Amino acid sequence: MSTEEAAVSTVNNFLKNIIEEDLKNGKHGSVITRFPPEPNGYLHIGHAKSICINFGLARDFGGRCHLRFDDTNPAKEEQEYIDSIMESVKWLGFDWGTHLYYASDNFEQLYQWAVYLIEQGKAYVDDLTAEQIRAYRGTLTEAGTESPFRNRTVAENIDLFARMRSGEFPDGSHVLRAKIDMAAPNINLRDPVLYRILNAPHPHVGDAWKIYPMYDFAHGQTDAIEGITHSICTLEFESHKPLYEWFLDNLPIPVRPRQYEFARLNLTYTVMSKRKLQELVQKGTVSGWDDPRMPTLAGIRRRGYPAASVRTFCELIGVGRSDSWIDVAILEECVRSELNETAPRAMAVLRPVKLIVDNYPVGQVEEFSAANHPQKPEMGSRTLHFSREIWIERDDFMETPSKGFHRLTVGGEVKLRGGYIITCTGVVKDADGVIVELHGTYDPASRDGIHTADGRKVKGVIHWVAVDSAVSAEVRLFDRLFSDPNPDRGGADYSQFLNAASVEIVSDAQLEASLAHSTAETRFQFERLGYFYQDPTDSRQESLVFNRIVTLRDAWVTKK
RNA sequence: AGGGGCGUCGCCAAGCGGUAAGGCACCGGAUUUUGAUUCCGGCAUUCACAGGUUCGAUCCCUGUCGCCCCUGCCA
Repeated sequence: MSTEEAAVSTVNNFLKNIIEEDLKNGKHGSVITRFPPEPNGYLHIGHAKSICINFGLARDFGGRCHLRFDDTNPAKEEQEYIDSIMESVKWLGFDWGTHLYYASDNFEQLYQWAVYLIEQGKAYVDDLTAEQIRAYRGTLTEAGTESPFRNRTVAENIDLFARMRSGEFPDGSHVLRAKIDMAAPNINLRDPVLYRILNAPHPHVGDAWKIYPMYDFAHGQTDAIEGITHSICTLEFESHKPLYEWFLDNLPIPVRPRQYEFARLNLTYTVMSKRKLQELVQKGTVSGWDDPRMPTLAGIRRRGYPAASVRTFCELIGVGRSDSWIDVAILEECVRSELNETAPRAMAVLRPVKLIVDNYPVGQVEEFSAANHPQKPEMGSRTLHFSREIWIERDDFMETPSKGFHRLTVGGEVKLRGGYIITCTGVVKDADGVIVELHGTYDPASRDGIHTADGRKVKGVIHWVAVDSAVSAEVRLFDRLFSDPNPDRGGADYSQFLNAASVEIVSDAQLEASLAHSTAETRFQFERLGYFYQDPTDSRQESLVFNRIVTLRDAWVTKK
């Protein structure tokens, strides 16, 4: 399981207060929560919030958290999703130990409870079509009407339900419904469907069943079976709570899990619904569920976000009940602060232009030692090569500098990070006026600081890579998938807000030699550019591919 | 009057009758061989609005306004 330690949280929220109270007054001896995904898609950052809440609460109060697949609808569920979900939860740093469960493991018990309800006269088999059931349900402001099949005898219901189970009827021909109240103001209580016929193989229980319980009939009871004390879900399930409790009240179940709801995570510049994410995948807008631009945990992981930064984010945003939109910038800030501490520094030139140091001896190579982290000597150092020709960033030179620009200009000087101070002496352009190379001279006495021989202080420091030992690589510069902060807003077609520049492939970046044999899992800070991570699926020793995780903050860009 | 929920700084969010925490963002300034990091300082006389109770209300009551969820044989 994961080796990462999720730290105990110290921030307060209403769920903690409830649990603290329940523990203090003896309502519960310990806390048991659960994370109950349906395996019908990949987990996303919104699920991370739920995972952190559920596993976090269990951790903070010395209880436990179950991983439970809410697999009651085989029409949408697949083993691929089950696998990916377990992967993602583990990656996030949480451990369910031996407590892996499937709602489908309880199908026999659930069936018996359904029979019990029938025997009590509290459930009946309905022959109405789906459309008829909808029409009979009424509207938000008008009561529904009772099904003509509502008053079948217990014996008839038992018989019909057994035959539904045995596969005697086609899909959609019958359902089992609870007999509650067709006039209930809460529509969920208007004789909700308990079971439907589905002749579909199930990823976990195979073809054992022809009928499957609905979420409402499975969730609370499964919570009870597992001994869940606090069943935490998102706000949209709040109107289901009376039903959740109705089943617990009307079935011979001794324990009482309690449902609590919190506001789901909304993040700016992305979409979060499984349907939309699936659409992005199916339409080929992104390369897959794990496309590094996706808000899925698989995508975030592939992009290079450290799991710890996602946990920090979930901790930081808190838990409440009001609809909220969190700015992705906060997530990005969590990533930066984690990586600033942990990422070794290196140099890479994304858009190289050659700088020839005319007064440096042809063929000479020097080796400089450079710290892997400016504030952490314990992270060691690596060797940099310097020679007559070096690559520098095209953006770090301006022929006619804008106000405040303090990098290279003709006649100006700049410090090469970890190297010499360089003075630019000339520009060579091709017929189209495009700069093909720069010329300059170096000051041999300037290795140790940013002060020139005559005591002046050089303002600009730029990154560079020696041409001879440089390693060429592909670098993928990812940006936000959408250009609008709320691509979902107003039911508009979110695809119109896709950011056309959400990925830029730089095919010939030049990296410092030390990166050639770097560990694939290491996240680097390419100085002055951002944090980068070898793409886990496409990068090869002989053809490196780096993903940009996130840029560095840039006060210069912000100011401009 | 269908039912349920929510409204505290630009974005989140503590607070639970005793006189507005914190984070992010933003604005200053210092340090810095990353225009990074770090560090200091600033940033709600006010808690959707209007009444009421109280010595005292963001917290209690009433009303108004705004937003979200619910009419799947999805979860």
